[in-house]
Amino acid sequence: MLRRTKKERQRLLSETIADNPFVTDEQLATQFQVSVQTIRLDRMELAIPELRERIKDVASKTYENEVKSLPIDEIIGEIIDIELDNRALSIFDVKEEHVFQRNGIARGHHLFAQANSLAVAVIDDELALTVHSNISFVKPVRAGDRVITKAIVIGRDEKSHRTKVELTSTVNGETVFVGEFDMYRTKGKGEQQ
Amino acid sequence: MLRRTKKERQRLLSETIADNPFVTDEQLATQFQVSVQTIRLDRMELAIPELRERIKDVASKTYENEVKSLPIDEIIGEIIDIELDNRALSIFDVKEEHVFQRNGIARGHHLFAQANSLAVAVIDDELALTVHSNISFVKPVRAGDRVITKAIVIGRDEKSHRTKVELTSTVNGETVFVGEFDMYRTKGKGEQQ
DNA sequence: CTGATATTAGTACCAAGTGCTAATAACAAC
DNA sequence: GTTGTTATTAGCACTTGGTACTAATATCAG
Repeated sequence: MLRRTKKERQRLLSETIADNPFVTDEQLATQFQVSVQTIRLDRMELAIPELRERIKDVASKTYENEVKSLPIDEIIGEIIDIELDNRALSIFDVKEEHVFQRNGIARGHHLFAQANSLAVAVIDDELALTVHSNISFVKPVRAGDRVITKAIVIGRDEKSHRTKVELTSTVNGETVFVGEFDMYRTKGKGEQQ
Repeated sequence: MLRRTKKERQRLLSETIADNPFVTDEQLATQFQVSVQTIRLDRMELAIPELRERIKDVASKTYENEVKSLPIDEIIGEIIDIELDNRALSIFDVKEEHVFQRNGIARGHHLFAQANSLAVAVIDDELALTVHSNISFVKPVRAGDRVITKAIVIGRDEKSHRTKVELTSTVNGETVFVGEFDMYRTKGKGEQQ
């Protein structure tokens, strides 16, 4: 018989390629001590695609699943109305890249990012930082939803430089997210340039 | 002048390829209405490798990541240790794009995103959603900082399908962020396949 | 108008294949 | 031994998406 039976070689071949899809037919031929042609016949029988197709498959799979991290922009969502130190409104359209593939529900941090950005924006100061926040994800948000977030400044303490902002996000009038944000600002009232 | 300046075209070319590394020179040539040769000169000047190399890069990056069975694809920051339903650790390197230009301090939502991703990952379930969270930004984080975030599962209620996770982020041993996350999961104990 | 820069064209070549035909090899059955 | 069958190897043309290189042409700026 042969070095190994054809069956045995093909079994190992499948394994080897599954283990490392980056191997060429030539490397496989050397490894199994057969000709490149034999490896190709084997791949055909086993319906294993060529190296480049295998690599492309690996790449596209991971590419589809790759998380598009939060955008770099100052604001997440588009601010459509603002009244400094009082109230603000922004819109954020949820797209496919913002949701879990598994269940199509938006990742919490995108909703948080919209709220947080708006909380920062509504503060009339050069420097505004989120110090503390208490948030609730009330209802799942899905791709295609248009999230409207409203920020209302509800309190301000000059001594501690803190401002409290209430955030509410809705989709079609239904509340999906609420949060209370404690913001720190550098300047007190009247100190502004 | 030209359709667009060379500079502008090259800027868009970089963007296009970064956005979709699977594009061929020919497709790019059509898109930018120039010859394939021009695209190749552009790629050379910009040191952008050819299609196959780009695809191989994408594929090998994810392939080298041994933790491929974990839901690593849904994470912001890199998970370096995980013990499902118990604890997890991730690293996130803060870059220029994560901070306010004004003051160089990291935007809160990036820290939240890392914590939130980790809270979702530590839950051993198909579906885990953040329901509520109470967070504090203890100390400003800056570009160049390496944020190490630790998630510890501190409680679980089977009836309400809730799991409480405590998150702590540190930079050089100093706490910069703490949070308590209430997570919702579909399956109770023992229901897992 | 002259140079410099940008663009296009064309050629040879490469890797890692596919698709095809044809020649051997190996082994079993008669 | 001869025949049949399956397995293996060889060789050639062709494909994709390039590289490397040379040469011609276009475009613009001073």
